[in-house]
Amino acid sequence: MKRISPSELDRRVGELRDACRAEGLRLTHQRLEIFREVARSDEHPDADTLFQRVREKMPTVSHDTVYRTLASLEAMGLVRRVENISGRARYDANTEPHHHFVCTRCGGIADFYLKSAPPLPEGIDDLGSAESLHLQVRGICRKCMNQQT
Amino acid sequence: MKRISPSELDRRVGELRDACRAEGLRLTHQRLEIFREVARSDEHPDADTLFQRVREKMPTVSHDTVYRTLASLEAMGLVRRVENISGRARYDANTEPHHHFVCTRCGGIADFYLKSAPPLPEGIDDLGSAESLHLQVRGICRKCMNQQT
DNA sequence: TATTATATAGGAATTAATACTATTTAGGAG
DNA sequence: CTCCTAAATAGTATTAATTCCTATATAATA
Repeated sequence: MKRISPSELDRRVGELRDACRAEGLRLTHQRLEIFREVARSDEHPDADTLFQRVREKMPTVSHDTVYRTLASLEAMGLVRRVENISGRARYDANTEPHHHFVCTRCGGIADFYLKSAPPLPEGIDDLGSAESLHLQVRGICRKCMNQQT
Repeated sequence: MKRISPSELDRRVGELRDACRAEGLRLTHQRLEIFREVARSDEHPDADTLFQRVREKMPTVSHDTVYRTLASLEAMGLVRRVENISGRARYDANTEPHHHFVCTRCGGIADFYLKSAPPLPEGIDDLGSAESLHLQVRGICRKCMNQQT
């Protein structure tokens, strides 16, 4: 898990500010805190984790707000929902094109980057118009490998 | 959506038979019917769709049985759970290595194949030991493109 | 055919996520 | 700075997907 640098975090918060203005959405404390909490690390937290953490600073924040806010952040393209194998959706504030290594033991998600997009078969256009490409590598992460019983 | 050929379906059912024997699991009517229903097409149905369809033949089958059976089929490697963006898990009885085109409008899932696995960055080993690779292309499928308002 | 451990049916419980509504508040106008 | 108003929130209720529980049924072996 990597803490995002303060300057990068500021940049991301600036994007939130701009996007809200562009969309005519209010920059509420809740929106700001929830976004900061997703954007402050690369750990891809789930909604409940975010709820718990934001609650420490804003004890009255509700589940509804967390979910609603994440949905609006996703609509603005500031956050990506990472579909995971089981259970809860997780969120990613890294807007660079990247992919995920998912640990099947602990559920941890790590980012990685490809030099170039993988070549798709010609027939792909027959299926429809492709918009995005999501690559997930599953396995056992370093940490779990070292903790093996 | 493609109907699987009778011979291929028979082959798949044979695999179920063998796998159950190998694992010491009983080949119940429920298991057989649920598996046949997943394996009979490439439409990647969700658990409730399977429940409805199996119910037509076996009016007393329960949700629990469908979910439990799908989990055991998955554990035996006869079925793969396809993680989807939102909502329900979907199931895939195609055991060939392949990938998915997911329509973001209708939720349809189509299989496609790569000639060779996409090259992963060298750094991937630092993250952990990779076991499987899942590529998902998202976009609008042919059918939805043609139905556009 | 009898035996027995596994699997099932049916319903209850859990969990993630969404909906509802009275109240609050961000942000612009004056 | 204060007022105003539409948008957002808190708190709660509800829905939807999945899992859990237990008495009964049954596949597979003897």
